[in-house]
Amino acid sequence: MKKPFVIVLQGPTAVGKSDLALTLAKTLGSYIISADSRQIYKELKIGTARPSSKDLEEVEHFLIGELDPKEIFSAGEFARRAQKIISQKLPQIPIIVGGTGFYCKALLEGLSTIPQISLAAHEELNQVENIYAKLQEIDPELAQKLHPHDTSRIQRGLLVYFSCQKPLSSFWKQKKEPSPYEQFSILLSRDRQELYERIDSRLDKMLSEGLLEEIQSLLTKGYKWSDPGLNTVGYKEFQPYFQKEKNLAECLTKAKQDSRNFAKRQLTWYRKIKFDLTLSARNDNLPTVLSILKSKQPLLF
RNA sequence: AGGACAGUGGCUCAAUUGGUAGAGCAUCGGUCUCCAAAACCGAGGGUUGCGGGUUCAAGUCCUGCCUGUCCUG
Repeated sequence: MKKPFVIVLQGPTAVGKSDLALTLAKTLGSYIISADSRQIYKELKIGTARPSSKDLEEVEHFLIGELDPKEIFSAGEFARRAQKIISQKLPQIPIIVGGTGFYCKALLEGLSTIPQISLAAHEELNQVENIYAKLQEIDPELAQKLHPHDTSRIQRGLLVYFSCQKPLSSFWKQKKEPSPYEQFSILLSRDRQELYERIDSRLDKMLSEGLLEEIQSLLTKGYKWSDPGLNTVGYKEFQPYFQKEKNLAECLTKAKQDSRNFAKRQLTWYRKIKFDLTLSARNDNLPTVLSILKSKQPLLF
């Protein structure tokens, strides 16, 4: 059986992915799956640069605004949901668009099947005094790969072990199934300085479009700064403003800074990934994409 | 105009009684199998405003100039 075909469009924040995805989807009659760890949340619209309601109407979008900002999401959960959508929409071709590289990887390459973390494991974790030492004891292979300060991954390793008594690294050795999709992957790039400028001006724009009101409404609804949804670049920087510890200008500067740093991390991630096509966002890329797609997938046309 | 204080990497600041400069942030690079817009690691960068003097040795003392801030008039 032939593997389903997917188009993947990745790139750093504010590079202009949505625009290209939208025109592409319209031309191909495709739909869009957002691979964005923040657009998945309800209520986060302005700060996550969610596509406009007009855009959402014109092209069918998935995995946007589906989760309560209190809920924890994950790469695995993203992959499961996306897989389900893709198979249901067959033979239609999805355009997977997003800046969360890890989510795309989870979908395209799969993750090892690791048992669910039990509640007891969390309790056991709380008893551990020196988590890195404990990890060295139960999963030396993983411990060797991790820096002693990398608490998130150390804890993850311990939680897996406490849940199933097997080291996390042992799961990586099980052979993963080959990718279930035939993919055409595109990286949208842009000159660094230009990207940084776009990020800065986009934050100014978000503010004038009512970002503060959006945050205020979240707070009024009872969401807390510690909720996953609010732990987002472009939101969390304004906490000191709402708590009257800093003025707006300072928070805005920090938000821009954090966004630029975020973009830089994304670029580092993309650097080691092989893409079928790398496009400069300054050009009109639709014709290029279409002609290459045509040669790869004549059936599309 | 007079007086006071300050002038150290892109920014904010450190440097015991003079012993030839450190940090945070930024910048750049990197890690990455389920909280990833997260979490974490590394690197480069300063002839200490300019000139002169004292000293074995000056960011640190003396002196002239320049620049900035504040006070007085």
